[in-house]
Amino acid sequence: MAVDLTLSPKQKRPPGEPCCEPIAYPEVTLSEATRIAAVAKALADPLRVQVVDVLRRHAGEVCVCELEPLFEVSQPTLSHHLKKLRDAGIVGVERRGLWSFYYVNPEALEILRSWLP
Amino acid sequence: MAVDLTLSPKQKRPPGEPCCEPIAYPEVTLSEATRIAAVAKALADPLRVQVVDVLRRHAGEVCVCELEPLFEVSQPTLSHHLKKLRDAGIVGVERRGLWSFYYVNPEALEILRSWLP
DNA sequence: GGGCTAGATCGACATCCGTCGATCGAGCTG
DNA sequence: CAGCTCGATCGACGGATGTCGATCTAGCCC
Repeated sequence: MAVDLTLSPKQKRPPGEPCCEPIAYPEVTLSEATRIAAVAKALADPLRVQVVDVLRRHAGEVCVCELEPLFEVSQPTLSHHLKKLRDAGIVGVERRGLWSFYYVNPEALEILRSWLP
Repeated sequence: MAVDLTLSPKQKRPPGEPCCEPIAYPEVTLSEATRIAAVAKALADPLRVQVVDVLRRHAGEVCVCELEPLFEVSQPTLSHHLKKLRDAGIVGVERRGLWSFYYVNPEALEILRSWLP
């Protein structure tokens, strides 16, 4: 690659009318957009949406053993989804004895919500 | 598999205290969650978030030729992302002559926003 | 019609994702 | 300590995703 060094301008306009109005730039920076996309990605699965819905409703904390019977997936699969939500900062976990209790981290959802219209 | 036919109950409780409060159910149906997740999935990429940001800011319509110089991806890649947004119903398109003008479909984003806290 | 332009589609490739069974580790109970 | 339970991790598999170059199609202009 790197052969055509004349580097023809990107917004070449045909002789007639210009195609559009003056250029608009995104107001979100790339790093902001990356963070927003990461939160959205964590919500890009129906099961995870429902898990967050349960946790959010149940203001306190919810045990994994309570989540398991709600969804028809294997225990490793549910654990995998919970990890996705954890890694995105959407939920937190607290271990008490044998049980893990999950809760929603509202700040993470706020990142997405505050960007939406 | 299918050996232990006694089928031990799912919420077997150890003799001590129960692990958690009464069971909480999700309030979103599976189909609602699927729709929410589809919208979130379409926003699960920084480039798409920035594209939507530009379109939303520019109240009217934005020509693809105006989007292209804003992002350092090839034209087919940008077109691919626009298709993702189209398929999710987040943006619409209107062709005028050679140019395609894209605009945001606020209703789709509302599906996600109205579910968030 | 011939040549050009904008943008959508195709094909290929590497990577990531959702799912499961199997296994592991921490912690309780007897 | 021995045995059990909860939940996380591992390994494997098929399918989806992001990216690009190449190609195709629709529409403009001479």
